[in-house]
Amino acid sequence: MSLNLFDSKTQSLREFSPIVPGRVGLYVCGPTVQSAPHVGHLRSAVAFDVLAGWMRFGHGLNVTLVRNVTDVDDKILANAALTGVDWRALAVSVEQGFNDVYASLNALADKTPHATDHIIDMIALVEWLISRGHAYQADDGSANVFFDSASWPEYGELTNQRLEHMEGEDVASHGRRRPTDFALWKAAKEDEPSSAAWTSPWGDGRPGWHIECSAMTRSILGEHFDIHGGGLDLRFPHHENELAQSRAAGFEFANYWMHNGLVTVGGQKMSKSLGNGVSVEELFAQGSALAVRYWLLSAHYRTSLDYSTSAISDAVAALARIHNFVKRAPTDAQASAAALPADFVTAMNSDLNVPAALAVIHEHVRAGNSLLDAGQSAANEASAVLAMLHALNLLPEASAEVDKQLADRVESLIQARADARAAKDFALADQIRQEISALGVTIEDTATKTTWSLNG
RNA sequence: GGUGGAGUGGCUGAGCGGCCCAAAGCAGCAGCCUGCAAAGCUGUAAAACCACGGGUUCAAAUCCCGUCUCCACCUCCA
Repeated sequence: MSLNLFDSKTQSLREFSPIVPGRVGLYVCGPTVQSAPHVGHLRSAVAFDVLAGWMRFGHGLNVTLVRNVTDVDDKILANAALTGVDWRALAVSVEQGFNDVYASLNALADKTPHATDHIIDMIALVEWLISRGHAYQADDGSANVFFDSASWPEYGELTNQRLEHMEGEDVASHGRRRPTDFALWKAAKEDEPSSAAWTSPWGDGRPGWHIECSAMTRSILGEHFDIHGGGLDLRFPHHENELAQSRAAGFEFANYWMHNGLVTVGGQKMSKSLGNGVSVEELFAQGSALAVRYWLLSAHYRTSLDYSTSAISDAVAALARIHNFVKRAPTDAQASAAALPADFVTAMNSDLNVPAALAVIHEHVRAGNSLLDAGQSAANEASAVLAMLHALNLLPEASAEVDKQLADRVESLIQARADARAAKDFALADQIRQEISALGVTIEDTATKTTWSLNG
């Protein structure tokens, strides 16, 4: 069954067909490593991880997921200067923070190219654009180089806009000819460290943001690749500009464009400039990384997702229900695509309708629980649920190592409580229950035995 | 001004012409289990008049027209 994806360039649902059969090149715009990640970054990462994962597991495609790292930019330099650290050190440490979070969410990319490793590619691309008549060095004699938006008649094709309706920059700024012309190369500034400037034919400086992605997609995926993704807020100007300069350079560029919806707080976009970002620490304090992933998947990737503490706790409860079933109905089966229910496959192939796919999981969980309650085998349901969780990268983690001493202590307390209960000394049993609780452990009584687990 | 998106039960959120008197989850309620709880499991109510007003159709939450409200992008942003 074919995979249909919403292409945001043509604004239509299109059947996905890779350029090279069996292989997919997927490029997603990653973070500018200027400060710690917020929830919006997570959503984008998870959305495209689901896409890549589904292409692999559901369709057997060999996917290369590329997520770039913008590791030199105005804000990185500014933030570094503010705290008195070397901008490169800041970039490295922030990036590490991103990687830790991506890893905990099961949303790592296959390749993570860094802008600073591709400066030569960018310079070459800018030279090429100048030679083709699509770019020019600034009229004010600086090292700035701009893309000539008027030289490319298709400019605006991605977002369906016309040049004359765009607001653009101030006309006269930095030697550009038109407000809509954008920087390909930015002249080094007096107050910036020399380490942030590279030699170029136009003078020392650094690349503009947009050219980075054009150069890196070309370097890693080639001039014609399958899918370009990113957050909805990057459509314009970033992706529009990438598309224009790449096409003007003669590349075919991306076959499909995909944009994930934004995360909002109280209906308003979460963003750095509004300062309403929810930090990862704040988020992870409310639920496990997997629960956060579940929450991020609870709305379709193209719609906006509103953050609230109750939304997270809903996700915690919903995921726990699924995981409880997995615990309750253990199966030796390996997650296999063959075990995926047809409804699940249909949902995923319909532009990654993950909310509907999650509903299928819950239906099977309920059916499986009913079978178990009736004393029957739920092996089929269990293997289906396992496969679906695998498809969404939501499988429960192997339980963490528990301190031996603590384990012994808890076990002996549970035994003592069992003895007390057997002797009908419920006052003592309740007291022991409180002791166990004080150790940060939750116990659960079932018909035959008492199980326990660490809180949180 | 330009370009897009959204408005579905208490909340979240699918559905986008008939399978919808609308999936799924959360919350609520009831039952099972329990010494009592918690946790777990099962079941389930409510007028969901599908933003509002028209229209097309044998058939509309779904298509068309109009209106209202909200959001995003056009400056850095996932």
